[in-house]
Amino acid sequence: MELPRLWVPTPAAKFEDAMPDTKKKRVVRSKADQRADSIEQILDVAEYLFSRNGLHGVTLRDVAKQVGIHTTLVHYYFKDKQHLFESVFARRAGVSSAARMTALEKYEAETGDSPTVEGALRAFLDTDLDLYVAGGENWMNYAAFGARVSNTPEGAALMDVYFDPVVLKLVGILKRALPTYSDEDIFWGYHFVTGALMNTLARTGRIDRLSGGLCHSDDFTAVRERMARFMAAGFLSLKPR
Amino acid sequence: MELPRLWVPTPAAKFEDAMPDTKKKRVVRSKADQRADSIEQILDVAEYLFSRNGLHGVTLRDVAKQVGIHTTLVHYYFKDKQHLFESVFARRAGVSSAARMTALEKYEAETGDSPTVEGALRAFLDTDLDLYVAGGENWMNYAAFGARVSNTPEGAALMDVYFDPVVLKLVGILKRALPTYSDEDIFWGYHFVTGALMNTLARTGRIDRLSGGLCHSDDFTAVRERMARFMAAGFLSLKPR
DNA sequence: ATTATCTATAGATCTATAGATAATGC
DNA sequence: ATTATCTATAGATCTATAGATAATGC
Repeated sequence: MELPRLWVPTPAAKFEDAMPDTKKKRVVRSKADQRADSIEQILDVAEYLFSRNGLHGVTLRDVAKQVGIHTTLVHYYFKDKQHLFESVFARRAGVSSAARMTALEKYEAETGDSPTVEGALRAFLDTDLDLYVAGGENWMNYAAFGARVSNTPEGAALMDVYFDPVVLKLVGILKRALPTYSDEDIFWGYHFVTGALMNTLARTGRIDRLSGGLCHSDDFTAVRERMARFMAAGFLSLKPR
Repeated sequence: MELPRLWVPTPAAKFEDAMPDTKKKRVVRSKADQRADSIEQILDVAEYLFSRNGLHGVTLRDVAKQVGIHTTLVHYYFKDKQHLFESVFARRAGVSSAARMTALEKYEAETGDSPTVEGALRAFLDTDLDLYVAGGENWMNYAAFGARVSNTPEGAALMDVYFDPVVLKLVGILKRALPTYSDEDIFWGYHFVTGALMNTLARTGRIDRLSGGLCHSDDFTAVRERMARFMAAGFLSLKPR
């Protein structure tokens, strides 16, 4: 079976939650560069802090202090806290959504009427996991941020906006792979898949402690090796009796 | 196959996120009763509010106001916010953990050397899901609270304390059911299972909207019908090659 | 002239404690 | 006498805005 692969995974890096490095630049160039620098550093730091403490657990002063700018500058660029939060979400959610949509469309074009559950799940899951592996610390911070957000009522509403199209694309392919299934079975199966994915992205370190150090929250490669296969078998087990 | 069933599920109730009713009592009886009443109402309201807004998104004033008491009374009974938060977690986490431990031990006693993956997962998952179905609104609020907590770094540490023993018991049985498997495969499989469970307990309403109303976040019975089977098949698919 | 950044500050909360009050307990 | 509850309040933040300053842009 030909499996789609958008991203070639780089050698497994070692990721820990890490505060973005803000000491580097601050070298003044053009205004446009200054603007872009400030915005990016604010987003990076906010992403990290929100991922660990949630919307209400972060103050704009925390963000500004870590970036090394004054609080009011955060307002200048992002209006208020809620807008900053949504900007953090939007920045990478769009990339993740688009990458997976492309992978699913490619898979669809290649397999036509006879997709497999595992193939569709690989296009959906592996493509996303590869993004984090290739993206380094900042993307790993976004992963934890997004996972945390997804388990909240307001967060789930944000997910709707950014991820409904790609999820419904996946669901469409799964329906073709499982033509005898009810829509409910497909949706509940997806519900299990996304839960497992979010638990992976959250990287709480729990599996590390639970397994006595055998498994590592950061080891998305280990997850990638097992997840699509595991979930595909789960879907097949729901076969209507 | 005989599957363990600790709790007889009551007819599927319709659950929505609901603020605990605090208008009822406040009828004074003994001091001990007054104390118990206040503590319980504070915990119920805090559970609901924390589940929707997180630790930092709730003020003690919010809690006190909803209960209809003065803020200082929350301090009187719970010292500070952190202690209140942990008390909310502890109250039902202990019940959930004990119920599942009992179910797993019973299953172990019945099946001895030849447990099945699905049987073990039913003792672990269905027992928990039944608690929420039988427990009504307050338990449903705890479900969302716990799921939200589980995706945070501090929350995951709380999970360690309350749930490590029962999870390790499950893992032990799974190892006997899958003697050729590596420990890593078992732990990663559990990682997927708990992610799917947490996504269920979170009840964000996302699956409702995504499915166009076909599925309901509150419908733990629908999840119960599919989850153990789905996850068992997933485990079996990881068979060492 | 424009815009990135900072100073100063209003106004609103929030947490937590000390001490007073009003009930029940014996 | 004990304890459940409230009043008053200190002290610390936090958000957000108005207006000043200091750079780049043309």
